[in-house]
Amino acid sequence: MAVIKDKKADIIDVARVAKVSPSTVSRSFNHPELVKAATRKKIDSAVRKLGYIRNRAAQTIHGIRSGTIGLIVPTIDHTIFGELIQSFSESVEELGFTILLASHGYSLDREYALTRKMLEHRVDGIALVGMEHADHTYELLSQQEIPSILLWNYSDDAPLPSVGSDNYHAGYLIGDYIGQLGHRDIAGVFPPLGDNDRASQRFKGVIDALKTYDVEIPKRRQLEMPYSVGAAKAAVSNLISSGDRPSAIVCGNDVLAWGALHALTKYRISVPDEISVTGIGDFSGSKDFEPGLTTVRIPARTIGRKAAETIVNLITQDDALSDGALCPPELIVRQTSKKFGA
Amino acid sequence: MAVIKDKKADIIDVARVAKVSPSTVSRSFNHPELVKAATRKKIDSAVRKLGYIRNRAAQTIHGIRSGTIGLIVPTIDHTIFGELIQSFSESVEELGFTILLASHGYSLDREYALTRKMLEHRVDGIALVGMEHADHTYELLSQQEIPSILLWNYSDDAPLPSVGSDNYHAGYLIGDYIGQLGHRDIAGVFPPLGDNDRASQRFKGVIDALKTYDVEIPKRRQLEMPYSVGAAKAAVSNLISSGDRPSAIVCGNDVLAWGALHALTKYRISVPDEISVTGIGDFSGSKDFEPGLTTVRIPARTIGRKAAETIVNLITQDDALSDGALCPPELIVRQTSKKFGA
DNA sequence: AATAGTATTGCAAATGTTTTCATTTCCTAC
DNA sequence: GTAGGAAATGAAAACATTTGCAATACTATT
Repeated sequence: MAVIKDKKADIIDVARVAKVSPSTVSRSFNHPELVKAATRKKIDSAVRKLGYIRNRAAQTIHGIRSGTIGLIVPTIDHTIFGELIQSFSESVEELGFTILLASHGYSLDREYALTRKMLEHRVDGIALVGMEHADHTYELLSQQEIPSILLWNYSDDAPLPSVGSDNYHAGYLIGDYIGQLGHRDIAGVFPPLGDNDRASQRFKGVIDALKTYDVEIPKRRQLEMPYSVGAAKAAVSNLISSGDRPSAIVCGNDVLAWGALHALTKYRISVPDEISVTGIGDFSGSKDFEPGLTTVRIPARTIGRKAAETIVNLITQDDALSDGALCPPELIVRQTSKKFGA
Repeated sequence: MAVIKDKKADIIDVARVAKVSPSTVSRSFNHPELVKAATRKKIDSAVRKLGYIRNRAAQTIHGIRSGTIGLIVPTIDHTIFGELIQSFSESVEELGFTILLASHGYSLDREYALTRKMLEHRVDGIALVGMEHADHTYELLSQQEIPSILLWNYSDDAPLPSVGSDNYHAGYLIGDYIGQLGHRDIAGVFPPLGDNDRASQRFKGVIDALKTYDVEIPKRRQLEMPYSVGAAKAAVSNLISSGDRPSAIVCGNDVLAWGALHALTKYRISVPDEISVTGIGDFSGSKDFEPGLTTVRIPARTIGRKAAETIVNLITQDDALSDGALCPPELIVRQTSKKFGA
């Protein structure tokens, strides 16, 4: 057998081996119904023999879709986005696309640069997390007329179709619940509010809801800190050891709540008997925490799936004009919260 | 101003507006030192005016690198891979590449299909997680002569360069430590061992180490279960409520250990006074658990970074023949473990 | 056996770049 | 003022495909 097999096979090599023209080979891939079964057989076997792999780059310059969707996220390793990315990517794959992934570490400038890069790769669509993006970025997207969506938050007056929850609502749900339980001495543990719209909207929701019960969170009890179990644990430890004991601690997300819970365990403060604790997100693990965490479920998997469907629709049916989809948050009461004084 | 601006601009449009030839435009991008500053200026302004974005697909068919690296993982939303993916992606971006991401849900057949897909996209390199892959996949990779590496585990006799820890070693570290503490009644909580080589190697390490202390884990105490806090919590709850109380519980990873810890909290069993618990992984959060989890640190961030460097080297220096890199695991003793009987 | 009609196939142009080679332009030193 | 060389540019071929159109090969019908 001839062992000379150097450059990777292209469609012309396949054509030669199958004794047909390159056009026919191409057709047998893209419009198989147009080529005779026998011919297809010959081609298939040539393909196998040569180990030929189609070149999507070459297809793409014909205006054919690249089959990729750009997903740009703030960060990957937070529990919070893992589920979202996973379900988005799963659904997108099912629909025949592959994800081009990049993270910008909460920098809107990096996000813009990454968006450009995705565009260079001729992705068929782009998904961004949250509503807050550089004007630059929005302009770029609209100017290039590329299907794009906003992920995670929903708002009907967003510049792009959005799929997600209403974070203000999520915060409001918790605030209202805590207010209703009769708590008046409350501490808030939130990620840096300036950094991202999700957190600040949640916080605002909490504040507004509590206001209806005439309750405020004093400034000294508004703890802003990096997103991590350790940071939250430290902050709550500080609070407690300073002798300031609220009756409830409202956290901006479940990870922070876990930190708070660990801090209270350390100080042997009973939850929920002495202090109630709540999170937002309902990350995997929160249900099985001991005690189970009261939180607001943000349906990450649903969001990921719906978002995938939405953007693929936008891509494949160029008439489709989507408004996005609202995936409502839901209060989940477990064991870390109880009526004040009860 | 002329508002007729229909099809997206290409390099020829730019050339026309800048009143130079397309070749010059191309050069001004790829070899700027070859074109006069003044000309570059004209071109830049034409680019801006037209909102031109380079087309990497068109470059790629010239044998130029696509600037993408395929990353194929079992799943994204496990804490375990989040950190890895994040640091790999960060490093890869820094080096000028973008990640094409796909997950196969622990199916080696899907993994093969995804590998093919990546190849169609003409990624410059491919990274797979773990050592266990379909023969198909290995053949494909070697036949296509594409730079590829194995991520997460290290082994010097792997079919491809690998970057990661030695999971057997990690398990051994824990087994030896527990043996040394004098524990003899031990339960093991591991993910399904058939599914992935990481878990089974860790388990083997534990067993072998314990053997040197003449300790065995009886079959009924070898708990195999899905990777989740909930499953581990349930399994350990079962164990405890059945009246069977080991003096130590060795878990295959930190997530399972968290579950075990929650179960013990539920039963008000004191850790480490009554039962010691260990994990493997040292995920973010384990340090700040209350009490802090004794575990073996698998340096995910280091692995991600080194892996990125390794594959980029393989891609950019076609002479480079890498062996990969060993990132040794490290025993981290915290508060969930103590000497038996002490 | 000829004809119309349809199913297959091939040819060649087109896609958006890069690159080699040739040509033109610009300096500088004589 | 010009020759020699370097610097800058352009023309055209190449890359791996797809596709519109034309040509050919079948099939069924008469």
